[in-house]
Amino acid sequence: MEKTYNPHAIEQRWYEAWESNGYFSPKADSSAKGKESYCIMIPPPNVTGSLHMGHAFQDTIMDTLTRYHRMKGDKTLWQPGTDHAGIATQMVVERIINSEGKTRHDVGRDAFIEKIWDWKEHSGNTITKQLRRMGASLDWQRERFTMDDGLSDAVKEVFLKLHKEDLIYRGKRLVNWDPVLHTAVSDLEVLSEEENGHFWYMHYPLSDGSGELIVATTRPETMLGDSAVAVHPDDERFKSMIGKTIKLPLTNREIPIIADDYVDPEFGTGCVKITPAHDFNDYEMGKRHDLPIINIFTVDAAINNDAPEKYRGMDRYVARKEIIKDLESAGLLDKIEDHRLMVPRADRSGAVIEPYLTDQWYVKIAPLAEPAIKAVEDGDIRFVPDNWKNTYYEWMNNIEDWCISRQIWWGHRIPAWYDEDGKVYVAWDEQEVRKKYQLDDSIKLKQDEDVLDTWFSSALWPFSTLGWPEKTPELDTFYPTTVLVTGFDIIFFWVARMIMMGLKFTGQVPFKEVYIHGLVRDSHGHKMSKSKGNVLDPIDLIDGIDLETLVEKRTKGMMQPQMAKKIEKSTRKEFKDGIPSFGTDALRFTFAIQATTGRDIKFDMGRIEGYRNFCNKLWNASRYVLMNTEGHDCGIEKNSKMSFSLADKWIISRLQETEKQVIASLNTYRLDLAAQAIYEFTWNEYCDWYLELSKSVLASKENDNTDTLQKEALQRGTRHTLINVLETLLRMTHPIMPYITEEIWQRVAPLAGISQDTIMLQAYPESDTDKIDQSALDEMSWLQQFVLGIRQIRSGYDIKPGKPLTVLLQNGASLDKDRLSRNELMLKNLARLKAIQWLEKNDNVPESATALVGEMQLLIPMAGLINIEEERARLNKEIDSNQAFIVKLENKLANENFTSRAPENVVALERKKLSDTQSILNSLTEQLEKLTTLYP
RNA sequence: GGGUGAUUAGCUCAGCUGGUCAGAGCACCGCUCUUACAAGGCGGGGGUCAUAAGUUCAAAUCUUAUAUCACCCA
Repeated sequence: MEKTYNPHAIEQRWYEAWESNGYFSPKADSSAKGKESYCIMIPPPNVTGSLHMGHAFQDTIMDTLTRYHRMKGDKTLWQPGTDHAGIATQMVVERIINSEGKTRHDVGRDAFIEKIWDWKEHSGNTITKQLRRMGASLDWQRERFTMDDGLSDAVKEVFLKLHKEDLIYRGKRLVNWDPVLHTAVSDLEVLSEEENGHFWYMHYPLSDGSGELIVATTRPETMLGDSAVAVHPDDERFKSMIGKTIKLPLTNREIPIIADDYVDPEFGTGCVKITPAHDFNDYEMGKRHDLPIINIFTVDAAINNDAPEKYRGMDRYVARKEIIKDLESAGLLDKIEDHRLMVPRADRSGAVIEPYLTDQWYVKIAPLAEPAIKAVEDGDIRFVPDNWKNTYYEWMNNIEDWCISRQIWWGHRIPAWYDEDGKVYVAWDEQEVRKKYQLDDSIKLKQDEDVLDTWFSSALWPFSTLGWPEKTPELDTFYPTTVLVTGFDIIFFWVARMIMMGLKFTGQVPFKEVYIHGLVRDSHGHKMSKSKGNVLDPIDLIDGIDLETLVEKRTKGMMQPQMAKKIEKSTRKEFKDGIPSFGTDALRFTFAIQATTGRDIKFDMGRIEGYRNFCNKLWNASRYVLMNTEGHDCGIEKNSKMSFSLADKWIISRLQETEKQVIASLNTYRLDLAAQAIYEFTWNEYCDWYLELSKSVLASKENDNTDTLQKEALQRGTRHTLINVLETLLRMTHPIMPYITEEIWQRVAPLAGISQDTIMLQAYPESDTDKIDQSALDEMSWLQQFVLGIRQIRSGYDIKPGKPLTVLLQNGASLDKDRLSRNELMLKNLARLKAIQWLEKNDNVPESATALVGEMQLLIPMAGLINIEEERARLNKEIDSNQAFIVKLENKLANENFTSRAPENVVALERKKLSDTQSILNSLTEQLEKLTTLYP
């Protein structure tokens, strides 16, 4: 083995081997019969996308769960695929066409869609390649795409059925309109951020000339579409004006003054202009008061022909300026204030979203939501952590109908046709329409131009990928799926819709559990975003990247180029030497150990570096084990005699306890605790203690007097334990760190008598309580205290670590004596002792530094080296702190309330603490007295 | 305005079915290139668990306020 762990040398190779051998597919053979099925659907990433930290985190979780269950022997499927990401994909290809000097309209709809498929064929698999880099054990043979024939059929089937039941309808509503892309977009595609703006205060004169109201607005141009002015019903200032009318400036219209609770009298002037066609709140108020809805914009967000002639054709911002100017010259502008406001922008085009009144297709949600709520209430679906169900209920109880149509080309075309009178017919295809509605060929039919929201097909993902509406064996085996792993940010958009659709069309929940994980943020807790320039690419963490490339990557193609300087500066500061290569396993371990129940995880470079070191530790420990076992008898042979040392029994006991904890943690989605347990066992127990102790056994010394046969049996036992604990540890760790464990396991397994092709398909370790040896655990803890005591003295008195010492023991019980005789060699090696000698109670004690193991005193005589005053001070300090502790305990035990009310075992524990502390105190006092006798 | 969550060592976080719970990693300070590993070894310092009141024999852990922050919804 190489001296240093090098992830590059191993990762790609193993992934290719796993994939080409079909290890990712669920076992269909008879050995899997009767096994539990385990299935996770990947949240389909955007086909145009590339892997970001959120994916990498999520995929680590899913792969860990998948590998764990596969090793447990479950029939396990992790279903891969991508979604067609309507707008995003269309824009990618449109940009290519634009660069050739054409628009998609020049190309034409059918040819354009051809081009998208071409693009997908050649460039659309970036993210699936990156998933492979992550080690994700997805069953690629089953990869699906939301635009595949089968999935498209499922979409159409669902649409038709919902339509037939009147759960899909066409309606005119306000939607989020992208005036650049000319389509409705979902809330998820709208990013609201605070921007600088103004408050314009405008005079609105009463029609009867008796006065005026002043309204404040952030969007003065929408005044052309005002239908009313609203005040709070209890607002004394305006009470008398309710019911009167306003003469709306710049137009010839009269609008009423209405009263509505929604108005906040404290905000602005307490008078609000109401523009139902261009504001979501105003729209609602308009409905309450039956106000006319006056649309003043075109699809480009320019002023339309329903507005006063002067402003027609002007862009919304040009019109704004013009209107301000006109109001001002009419003396109707009161004042302008600076104001910070939330501006909604389309995340794809960057355009300011316009609430816009259009004809769209909707899904009626209420009837679907009801069973979906009940499924969670009844426990058919469980959220992890549990409290997310509150968020779910909150949203589901306030849910609104779902706008599913989009005015773009790429997506599932809506199966609706119109005749020349605009009458709509819905069926599978045009032929079906004619048949169903008995329309002969003389009637011209035109298909709806719109496509369906990508989320519509994503909502069917858990069952459409398994073959629905066909009754497939896969559907039968894997549906309902086991768990959905996702971030909380899309509970509403995706999770809820999958539940609704799943229940509606399969009669079953789509998954039994929903594991909600946190969001990955940068080390300062900020959301990672391209515009902030704080994005980390998981692949860069795996492979490493030099500073210049990183700077270039972060500052290229920015929407706000002025930010580039700032980003460059902070990047150069944070990553002085770029990013070193950490490897996939270190990255995965970092994610796993941070997968707590919290809401966000801050990605800190120190952490991943630490876990890369952990990989190196595991690597080198394995190197040591192999060096000492390869070519030796490790006890595989049936008749070879083995005996086991204290260390062997101890590490095997600790292994059982660790396995128990890891399994319990994985079963409850606490990957952090599982990873933590693995880390601590590996480093603090296996490496720091067990490997060190094994050296005592394996280093054969000619002059020791144990007989050869016994020594060989002991060495065989140690080699056996070394190799078997490591082999088990590798299997236990494999779900989190697949590559390094596979690489090492290949070397280790044969020595443990295992001849198999891959660790991936080995059984996951199981804890065996019969192998826990309590007396070994106790004795080992005694040994550790012994060693620690010596080390503390060395360090405290600046004695070189390598200098051999003599230790004297006093006041030991017979148990101490037995333990010493059993472990003398190990103690000598670990603590670097040349001799250990018992003193009688009354023997004279030379000047010494001291430590305690229980009541036994360790004394290191240090003629001439020790500073008496230092030791005296140290003892006094110890005595003081123990005395203080005793007082505390005595007070507690003297309190009758405590002794009578606290459970017996708690009281007993406190009593034991007291007596232990008292004997420690006695020892310390004794030592101090001796010192004082020797050096008064 | 409504909701959810957070506040524990310099930093990032565990611990929160009340009683060995005051912990880990990183950072820091000593000593050490010892025959698996300097991406290492050994030892050490450091927190009145945001604040206040309450429940209890006992509170980081439960209750209620307050403060600060974050996210979601309107």
